[in-house]
Amino acid sequence: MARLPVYLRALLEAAESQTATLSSEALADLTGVNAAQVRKDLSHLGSYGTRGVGYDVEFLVRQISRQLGLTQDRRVAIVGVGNLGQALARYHGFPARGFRIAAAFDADPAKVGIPIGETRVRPVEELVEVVRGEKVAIAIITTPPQVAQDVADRLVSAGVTSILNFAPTVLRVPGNVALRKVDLAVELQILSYYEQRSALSGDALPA
Amino acid sequence: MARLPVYLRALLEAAESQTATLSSEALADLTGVNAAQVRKDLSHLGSYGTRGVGYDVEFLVRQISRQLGLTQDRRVAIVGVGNLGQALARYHGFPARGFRIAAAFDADPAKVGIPIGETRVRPVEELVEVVRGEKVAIAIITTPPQVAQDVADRLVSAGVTSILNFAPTVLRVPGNVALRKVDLAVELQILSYYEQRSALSGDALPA
DNA sequence: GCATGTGAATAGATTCACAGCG
DNA sequence: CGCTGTGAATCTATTCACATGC
Repeated sequence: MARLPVYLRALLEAAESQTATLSSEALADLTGVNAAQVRKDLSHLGSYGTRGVGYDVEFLVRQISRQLGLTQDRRVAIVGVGNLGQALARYHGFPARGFRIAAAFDADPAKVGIPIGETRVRPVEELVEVVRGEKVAIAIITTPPQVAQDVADRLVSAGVTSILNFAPTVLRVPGNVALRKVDLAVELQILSYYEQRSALSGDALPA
Repeated sequence: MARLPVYLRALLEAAESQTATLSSEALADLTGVNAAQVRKDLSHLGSYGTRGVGYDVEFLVRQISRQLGLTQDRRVAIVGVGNLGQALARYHGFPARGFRIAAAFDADPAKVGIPIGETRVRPVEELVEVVRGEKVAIAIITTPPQVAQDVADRLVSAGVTSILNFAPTVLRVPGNVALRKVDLAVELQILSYYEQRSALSGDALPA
């Protein structure tokens, strides 16, 4: 399921280069996934391929977009406008894929007022009110870890049902709230682990 | 294995609050993992727990740090000093965990010279030479997707053996190079999928 | 004939449950 | 008695292999 966005990206690129149809094997090549996997994943959406031919690119783009809920623009809030928060707020990939930064918050008065897209940074005290008013459903947390749980609680109470957490801490949310996390230091630590291993044993990656 | 850094973080926090020993259940609580999982993971490092008592925090910190290769500072290069690249270059979590930004590169002459920690942004033409000279083993790619594969190839030829890719494209690297990717738009799309689902069916998360 | 769709086979990860040690 | 360490059981994900349909 986490692969659907990757297929979508490959399909959009194929569409740009006038490719009308793609086989599971071609898609597998483009996305670095096993061909059988591609077929199984796509068959989950329904039987949208044609035997002997492959998948219709445009049609499949529409099906995956629908499945991912990308047919409507999504309103996103960012809490914590430090280095990372600002970078994400300005990340072109978000609006390009239908994610609109509808609100941004920071606890630091010096940050309040900084322009972010069509809006400005608000004091974090207004979080619940604004998030509720703007009908934000998805929030990104880029605060220091100490306050991340408190922010998450407030977001949930304001009606947010999906959270992307960049703060290096484990968040607790109710079962009806979707939570994903990205821990940048953890990613490097995992790479460091491979470095360590290849430094010891004979420089080969396990698998 | 991807959980070791999470345990480490929890253990370091515990150490700060003078906790000398932790049971697998306590660690499980702190990290949101099943207690049996914790025990199995830790037993993989060797038998470092004491039955009836738990795990010695300081000792376990040392063991995990060693396993992750965090006992030595790691030299990291960043390629692509846009919004995200700059934010990562300034991310305090990296030096705090022993990752030193040893070099940064950008293709845009206007970016060359920007100070990054103890160094400055260099033109991307110098990449191979500098990376080799600085003995960088880990690189972060934050370039536009069109040039990411070319950058990866050059990094590999310069001796890099671990890559963290933020560019929204699938990279090919030789089998002896460790590759991890973070796709920010994909993360939001996955959340969008859950939004979509809970909007349709009765607001409950599957699992 | 060629590529999908899918049951069966495999591999991998997670959880259970308890024997064994401190 | 409490908590680890671990075989067995379970669940999930991936891959194989081929019958089916265009």
